[in-house]
Amino acid sequence: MPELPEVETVRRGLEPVLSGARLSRVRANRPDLRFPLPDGFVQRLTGARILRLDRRAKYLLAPLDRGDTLVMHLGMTGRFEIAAPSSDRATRPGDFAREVKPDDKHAHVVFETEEGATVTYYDPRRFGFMDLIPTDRVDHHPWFATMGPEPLSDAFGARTLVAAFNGRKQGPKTLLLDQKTVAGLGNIYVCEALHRAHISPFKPSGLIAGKRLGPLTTAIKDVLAEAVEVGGSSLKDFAAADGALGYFQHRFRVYDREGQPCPTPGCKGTIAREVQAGRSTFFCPVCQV
DNA sequence: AGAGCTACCTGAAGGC
DNA sequence: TGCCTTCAGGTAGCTC
Repeated sequence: MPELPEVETVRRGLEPVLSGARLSRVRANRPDLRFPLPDGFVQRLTGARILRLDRRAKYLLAPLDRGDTLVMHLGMTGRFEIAAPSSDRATRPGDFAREVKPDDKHAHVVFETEEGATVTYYDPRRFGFMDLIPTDRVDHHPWFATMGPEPLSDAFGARTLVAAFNGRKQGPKTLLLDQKTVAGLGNIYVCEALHRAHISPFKPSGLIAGKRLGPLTTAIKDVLAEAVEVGGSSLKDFAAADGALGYFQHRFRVYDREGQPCPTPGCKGTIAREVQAGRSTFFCPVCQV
């Protein structure tokens, strides 16, 4: 499910209840998610204080006062729900409320804090994963060591793409999905960014003129920032930790819009869908060249 | 090294 | 109603 904007939305929802909180009780209702939970998962977490809640790409990072960092990835269908003693949820406008079906079957990990909040991790498809990594080793862990820059940071710029695309035959769709190029993009936002930049997902990346990579960089930053601002995209499983739905799906220009007119002003094209590298690519064959 | 494919696992949705 | 097929936002690991 979640790409960078959705994970950032989850982070912002969880931060008030987890940052600075001490874990009084942790339950793992099964020994594995996508991967086995690490040895002593429950014991190493119980009693620990969460110093902060950070995000790197699509990962949530919770450094603990005991030297480990709890690393969490939501996979495709991972979701957190907060049951807090305070009235945070009740203060949400009614039209944001999400009908949550009872889903004990997929409640895999439950965190309870000394402050009285319960945070439950649900993941029907179980593509998500959690691990405990010594905090001073996180940057060297295989998940992070080769990861590209954060797309919304100054570390990501046109020169990032110039270097990544140089001489490559694969289309930009494929290279932008590769977390080593830039970290945090997924299928939806790559499709959207390429459409905004009017670049074909299939054009050999090495043949894309360098002067077009500045606008592509801008398109990536813009689409992500706009999505973060409205709480991500709610498709099927995604809702913020407080149950609020994201709204960016209403702003999709190409994703899941096969057969609809291209929204580019003056373009008479029709949005098409093709499978590329095993994933659905949505694009306008007319204005994306 | 780079490119392309599959696997992981489950649920939802559509066709018949 | 029910069975079957197809598809899904991510990542890792295999082969050529």
